[in-house]
Amino acid sequence: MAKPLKSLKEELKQNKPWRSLEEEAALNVARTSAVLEHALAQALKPFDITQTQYNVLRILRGAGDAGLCRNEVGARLIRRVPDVTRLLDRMEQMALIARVRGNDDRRYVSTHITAKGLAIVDRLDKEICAIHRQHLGHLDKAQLEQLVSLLTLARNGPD
Amino acid sequence: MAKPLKSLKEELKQNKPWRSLEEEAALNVARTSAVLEHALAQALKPFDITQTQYNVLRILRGAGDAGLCRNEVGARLIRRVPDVTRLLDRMEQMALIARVRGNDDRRYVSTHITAKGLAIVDRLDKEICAIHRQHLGHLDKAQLEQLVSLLTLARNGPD
DNA sequence: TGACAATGAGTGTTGTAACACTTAATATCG
DNA sequence: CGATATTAAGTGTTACAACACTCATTGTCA
Repeated sequence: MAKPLKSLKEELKQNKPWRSLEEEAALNVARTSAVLEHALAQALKPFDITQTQYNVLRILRGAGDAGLCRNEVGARLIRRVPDVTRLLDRMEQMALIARVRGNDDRRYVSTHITAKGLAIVDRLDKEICAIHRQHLGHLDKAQLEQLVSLLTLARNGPD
Repeated sequence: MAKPLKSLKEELKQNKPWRSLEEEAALNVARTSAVLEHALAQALKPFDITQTQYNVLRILRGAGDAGLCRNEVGARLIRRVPDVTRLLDRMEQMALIARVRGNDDRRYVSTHITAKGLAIVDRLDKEICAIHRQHLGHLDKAQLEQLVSLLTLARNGPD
C-alpha cells in the first residue's frame, strides 16, 4: 500500500489553499532545497566549512592546476554571493586555498586549492554522496530524470 | 521547434559529468531555489524586508487575530532559523508585528501582525504572484503538478 | 599619446545568521 | 509540598552576508 505523503501544507501547518499552482511549486522548491541544504550543512560542520566554502573547494578541485580568478569562482557558485573576496580570504586563512597574482596582467589573481583543501573535499565525497542517496535515493531513475528536466525547464524561463 | 535548454552544467560552466543522478537532482533543486529566492529578494528590497521577514508576515497574516507564539512561527518557516527571537525583535522595531505576553501562562508571548505589516504583505501579493508566474508560468498545469509531486515525494524520504 | 572607459580585486560598514548558553514560568511526581 | 524536569523565551558572541564604494591595472580610440 502507498504511504500517504506529507504535503507542504501539513509540514508547515498551513491550512489555507495556495493562491496558485506556481506559488505552490515555488514554495516546494524552496522547502526541498532548505531540507537538503540543512543536511549538507550538518555533514560539513565537523570540518568547519560552510556550504559555500565546500562549493568553492569543489569548483577549484575541478579547475585543476590552472586555478580560477575570483570572478570565475563567483560565477560558478550555485548561489551568488557578493563579496567573494572575503570568502576566499577566510579560506586562504584556513589554508584551504592559495592565491597568486598574475605577472602579465597584474590585476588578475588566480586561486588554487591546496593539498589540505583537496584532502577535505576528497574525504567528503563519499559522505556527501551518501547524503544524496539517503535523501533522494528512493526516487527511481525516471523520477530523478524528470525532476532534473522539470527544474531545468523552469530555470530556462519563458523567453 | 524546441528551444535547447541550458543545463546546470552549462550554467555553472562545469564540464565534468555528475557523480550520480541524485547529486544532479540535488544541485538542480538548490540552483532553482537560489534563482527563485533571488528574484523574491529583489522584489522585497524596496520594502526593506528580507525573505524570512516576508515569510513571517505571511504566517502571521494567516494566523489572524489569535497570533502565534515564537516557536510556532519558527516551526512554520520554510527555512529553519535559530534565533527567531531577534528576528521578531527587528520586525517589532519596524512596527511590522506586535507582541503580547500571556496572562494565564506568563511564559507565552503571542505575536501578531500590525496594520502596517498587513498593508505591506497585502501590497506585495500581486507582485509576488507575478514573479511566480514570470518564473514558472511557462510550465503547464500537469508539469507544475508533477514538480510538486516529485518534490513532495523527495522530502518524504525513504522510510 | 593621453583622457577615459572597462575590468579585476579589494575595503568599510551594517545588519543578520549561527552557535551555545541562560533565565523565567509552569508541570510533574515521589 | 518541594525538588526536578519541561517548556517558553531571551542573551552573548562570533562569523558571515549584503550593500555601496574605492583602488589598481589594462584596454581603446579620438
